[in-house]
Amino acid sequence: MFPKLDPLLHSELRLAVMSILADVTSADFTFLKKQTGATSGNLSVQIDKLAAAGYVTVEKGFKGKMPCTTCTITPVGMEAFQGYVNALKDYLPL
Amino acid sequence: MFPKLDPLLHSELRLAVMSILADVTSADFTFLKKQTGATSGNLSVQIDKLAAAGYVTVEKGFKGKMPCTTCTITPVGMEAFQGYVNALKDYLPL
DNA sequence: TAAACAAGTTTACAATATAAACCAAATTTT
DNA sequence: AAAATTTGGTTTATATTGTAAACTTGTTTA
Repeated sequence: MFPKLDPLLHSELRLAVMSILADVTSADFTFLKKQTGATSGNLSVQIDKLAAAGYVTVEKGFKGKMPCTTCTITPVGMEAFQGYVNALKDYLPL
Repeated sequence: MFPKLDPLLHSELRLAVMSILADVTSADFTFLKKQTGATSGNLSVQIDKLAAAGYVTVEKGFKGKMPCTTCTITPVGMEAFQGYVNALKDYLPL
């Protein structure tokens, strides 16, 4: 009836991040920060969690001389996101 | 871009409860418990929160000799639920 | 070169979700 | 009719989260 919602995705900020990445595949930290309006700290923590779950990969490099962290959604992450969306449908009148 | 999600509704159990009530308007505790699969304790707490927010009203009566707690969604609750559903649409590819 | 800014990370705290323990009354079993 | 079990919850305790504030490292600007 009400399927369990993946707790990793059932979080406003993580869901926003995954929603962006499901769309564009890859985005860097500052882009995600701007789009979500999150604080750096919060974003950093939530990305770590997504990375720990294997939902995204994180690559640290430089854009010019500035550090630049790029996040990319993984196939596992994609699947999890789609699973979450499907599960939600049982909760909502869509 | 990503609207704030009502934290009261962004909770698996509360959302399930509201989803049921949005559908049937009124339901008693045991029905909600069966449908959601929640423990009594958890359900009790979450209903209290929804009631405190004015999203549901709670009426305690008896069905025969047994106590029976009935929850009813309020217009405010209905609106909040619909608002949440709409907000979510910006997070999901639907 | 000092001040301000960029890009994050770490840490600390407050709020949440959840289950476990508990309670009172009704029902069933022995 | 006592004892045990079930029903219908509530309260309390704990573990997890989400979030912001403070900090770090390096860069640009005045």
